[in-house]
Amino acid sequence: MNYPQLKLDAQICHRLYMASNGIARAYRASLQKLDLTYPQYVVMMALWEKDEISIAELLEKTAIDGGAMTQILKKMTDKALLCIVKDEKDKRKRVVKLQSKGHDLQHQAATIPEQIRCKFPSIDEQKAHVLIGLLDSINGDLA
Amino acid sequence: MNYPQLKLDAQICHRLYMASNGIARAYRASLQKLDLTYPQYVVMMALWEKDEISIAELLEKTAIDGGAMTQILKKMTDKALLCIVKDEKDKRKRVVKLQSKGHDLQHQAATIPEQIRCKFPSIDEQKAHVLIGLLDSINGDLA
DNA sequence: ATATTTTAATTTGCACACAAAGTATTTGCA
DNA sequence: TGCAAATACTTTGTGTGCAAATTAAAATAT
Repeated sequence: MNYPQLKLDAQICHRLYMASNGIARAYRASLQKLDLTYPQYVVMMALWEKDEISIAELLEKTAIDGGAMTQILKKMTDKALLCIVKDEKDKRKRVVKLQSKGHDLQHQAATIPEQIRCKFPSIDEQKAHVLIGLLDSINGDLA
Repeated sequence: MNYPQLKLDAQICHRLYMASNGIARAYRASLQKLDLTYPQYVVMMALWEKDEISIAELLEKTAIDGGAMTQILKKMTDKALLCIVKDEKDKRKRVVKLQSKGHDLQHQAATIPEQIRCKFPSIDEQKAHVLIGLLDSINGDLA
């Protein structure tokens, strides 16, 4: 190995890749019970925080890709979790609105964060705090 | 918001999701010059470290999905970066072997880690060390 | 007021991640 | 020896991330 900087072991990105995929996998069992995928869960969390927002605002809060969002919202509409209505003031915009089924799902989802936390015993509250700070730095550099 | 634990802002997973996607995006421009995608780059790094390994060993080192690996190796074979030969001792196994074009690419790839590091000015060496430790903890919990 | 640019969202095509099912081949056990 | 279980890999179908092209409407400029 002439280039030690190319060792897989030296790559933060690869650890992040594994961690991100692994955590998404860790969520899968819990989310399957709610018939949600991980990005769909992210959309739900955004809407539980603030309902009736435009697709643009939803894209900004979730950091989900615009092209993917169209498909994701279509599936969630089919599942009657939400509906999409035209904005009469600006006909380019469309507003995403929770349906009753989407509202109700929040109660079932409330236990998910704790379920996931249990799968990561080595991350205590202090480490979580440090990790959040570091990830915010990375995401800040990306902005 | 009756469930503060469901706030997007409280989710480590969402930060990790954004960071992982963002870093992959940060690599894209550099990798495009080598005609590689990010997972293909990971495969190359694994092979530069140790050539002529079985697909199973490659899967273990890269943490890439098995189903995806078949497709990825097919594309890399088409690009003459590597070839796949049967293992005569165990006919279930197949061995992945770099071709000359794959070997040569290492020289061009050598500058990539530094190119990427420049895009993350807020992550100094000490923070990188801490982050690596935390990600290893997460990945350890997942194992 | 019309033309240009910008914004909001969708569409398309490609590459992956994943689960589940399928195909060989080998191992291990009765 | 023969047969079930394990191993190595491929295939298939769904969901997503992304870039680039497209459509439609609003904002801005001339």
